[in-house]
Amino acid sequence: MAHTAIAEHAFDALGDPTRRHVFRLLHGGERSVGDIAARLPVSRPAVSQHLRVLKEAALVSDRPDGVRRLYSVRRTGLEALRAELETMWDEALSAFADAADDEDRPQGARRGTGRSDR
Amino acid sequence: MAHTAIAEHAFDALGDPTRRHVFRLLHGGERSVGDIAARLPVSRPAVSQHLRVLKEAALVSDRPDGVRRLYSVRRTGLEALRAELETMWDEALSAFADAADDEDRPQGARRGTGRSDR
DNA sequence: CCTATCGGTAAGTGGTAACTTACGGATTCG
DNA sequence: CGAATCCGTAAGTTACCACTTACCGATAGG
Repeated sequence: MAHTAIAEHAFDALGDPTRRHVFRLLHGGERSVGDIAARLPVSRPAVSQHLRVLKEAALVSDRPDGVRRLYSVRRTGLEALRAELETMWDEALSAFADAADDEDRPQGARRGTGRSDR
Repeated sequence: MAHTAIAEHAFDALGDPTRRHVFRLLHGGERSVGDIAARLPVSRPAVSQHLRVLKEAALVSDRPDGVRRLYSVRRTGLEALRAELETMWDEALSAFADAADDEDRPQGARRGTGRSDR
């Protein structure tokens, strides 16, 4: 129900390159804000702001550790994203079937052979 | 090699809500630009611009059909996205293992029970 | 306590990207 | 060969967002 809403937020959140960078840094385990900022070409407050967005998208969670604050990857957002992508994939597949495929098939189209994938 | 680059573009492209809307409309099969625009609260040129971005991200392809132009979902971008997400997932899993999990576990943390997922 | 470290928030700025209208090229049909 | 339909591009405006610096609260340690 609220799944798609989470996925929407996740897509929005990962729409920014810097935010993806921050997110990937957390894949190795939990890190402090300063630690993350030290590995990025942006200031620490910027990282804080990015982390907030990621947190609202249920992509990360945080816990206090003394004077610091440790962030780590959260399952929820990733799962929502994967589910949404799965749906896209399935729907697209049936569409492909209807359209007699095409993709990676040099020949096959009757009407308009002017493919342009760029 | 260039896979991750495609995924980057795909994430950027799907970072916009309107673009996601356009993309999802194509899941049912190929559609013309005007057809898509008619189902969205934006102008037709706007849709054209969005389609261009999606095309550059290898998420859609197009072919001429008389005076119209039919767009459809393309496999490449979706696959790159799924692969990237899979990697994220795997990396995150091992991180979870190291951190003795947490998520969805009300108890378990010794140091700092002040969880804040929001 | 006083000080230092760490991080979130406020306030302000610049760049950009999402949108609009206007125009022009291409294709189809009478 | 007009006339109509469909679409892409150009040009311009506006809103937003990513980033900065400055400030403040919270925690830990001497």
